[in-house]
Amino acid sequence: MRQIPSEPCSCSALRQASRHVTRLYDEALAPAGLGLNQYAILANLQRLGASTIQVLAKHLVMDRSTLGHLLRPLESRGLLSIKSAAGDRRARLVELTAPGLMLMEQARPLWARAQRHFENVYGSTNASGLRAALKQVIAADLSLPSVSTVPIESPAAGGGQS
Amino acid sequence: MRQIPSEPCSCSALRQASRHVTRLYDEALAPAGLGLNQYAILANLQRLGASTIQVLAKHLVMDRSTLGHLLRPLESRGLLSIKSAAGDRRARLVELTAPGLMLMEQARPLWARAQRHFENVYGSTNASGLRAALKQVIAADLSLPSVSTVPIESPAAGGGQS
DNA sequence: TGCATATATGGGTAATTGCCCATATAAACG
DNA sequence: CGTTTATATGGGCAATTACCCATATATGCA
Repeated sequence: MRQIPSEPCSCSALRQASRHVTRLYDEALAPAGLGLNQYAILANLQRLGASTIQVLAKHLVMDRSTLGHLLRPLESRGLLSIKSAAGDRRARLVELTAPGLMLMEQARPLWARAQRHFENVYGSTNASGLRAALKQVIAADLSLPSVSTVPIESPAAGGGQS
Repeated sequence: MRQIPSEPCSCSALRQASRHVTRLYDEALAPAGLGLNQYAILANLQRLGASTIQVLAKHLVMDRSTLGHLLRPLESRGLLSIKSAAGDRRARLVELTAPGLMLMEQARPLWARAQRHFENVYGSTNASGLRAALKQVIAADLSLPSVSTVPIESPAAGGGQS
C-alpha cells in the first residue's frame, strides 16, 4: 500500500508559510496593538495617501469587501478616517489620521525587528529571492478557463495566459 | 522627495500570494463544495489515517483551536468523524468517513486541475522551487528572543525548544 | 434627455485564523 | 497514593478572508 506522500500543493505550502511567518510579525507588532494585516493597511495608506477602498484593496491584493470589514475597527480606533470623496459620491476616501500616523511611527521599528529576524533566520538573500518569486506569483493571471461551457471560441484573442 | 517605495515586507508578500493563489484553488474546488483549506484537511486525514487534532494541526501548520473550529462544519456534513480515543480520553480521533473518502475521489481531479494550471502559468520549475523555499520557511524556527528580559543564559545548550 | 451598463460600496453569511482561559485527563514524582 | 505538571481539547472573542446580493452613483450611448 503505497503511502501517499505529502501532496506538493503549492497553495497549501503558501498558506502554511503565511501562517507560520504571520505569527512572527503579529507577535512583534503586538506592543502596538496591531496585527500584521492592520500594519500593512496603515503602511499602504501612509505610502499612498488618501485612497478609495477599491484602490487600496488592489494594492493589498485583497477583496474589496474584506478590506471594508477590516477598516471598521481601525476607524473606530481613530487611526484612519473614511469620508465620501468629493468628485465621486460613490467612492469613499480612506486616510490616515494624525494618531494613525503616530502609531505607525511607533510600529515601524517593531515591524523592522520582525523583518530583520526573518532575514537573519532564513537568510537575507533567500528572503529577497522569495519576495521576488512571490511578486511574480501575485502578478500572474491565474484565472481558470471556464471548464465545461467553453462559451465563445473567439480565435487568437483568447484567454491570454501568455 | 523620496517616495517611500512599497515596503518589501516578506510577510505581506506571502499573504498576498496566498490570497491570490487561494482564489484559484477555491474556484477549482467549488464544484465539490470544498475550499482549499477543507480539501487540505481531508487530504491529510486520508494520508495520515485517524489522527488527533494536535497531530493533524501540526501537519497543517495550523493552530489547534483553528483546526478545531474548521472540523465542525466538516463533521456536520458527515465527511469525517470525531470520537474519543481509546487509550487517551483527552484526545479525540478525527477520521475520514466513507462519504468523505468518496468526496475526496471527486475533489482530487479538481485540485489537480488547479495545480496544473498554476504550474502552466507560473512554470513548473518555478513552482517546485517555490515549494522548496516555502518548505524551508515553514521549517524555520522564527521564535523571537524575548526582547527585554534576556532570561537565563544557559551555555552551549542553545536554541533547544525541544 | 433617458435608459442600459459599469463602478464603488455596504450588509449578510460563512469559513479561516489564532489568542486566552477553562476543563478533563494523563504522567511524573515524591 | 496524592499532588504537581504536562497534554489535549473546547468555548469565547476578535480579526481575516471572500462570496453573493443590494444600493447608490456615474458613464456611455442612442
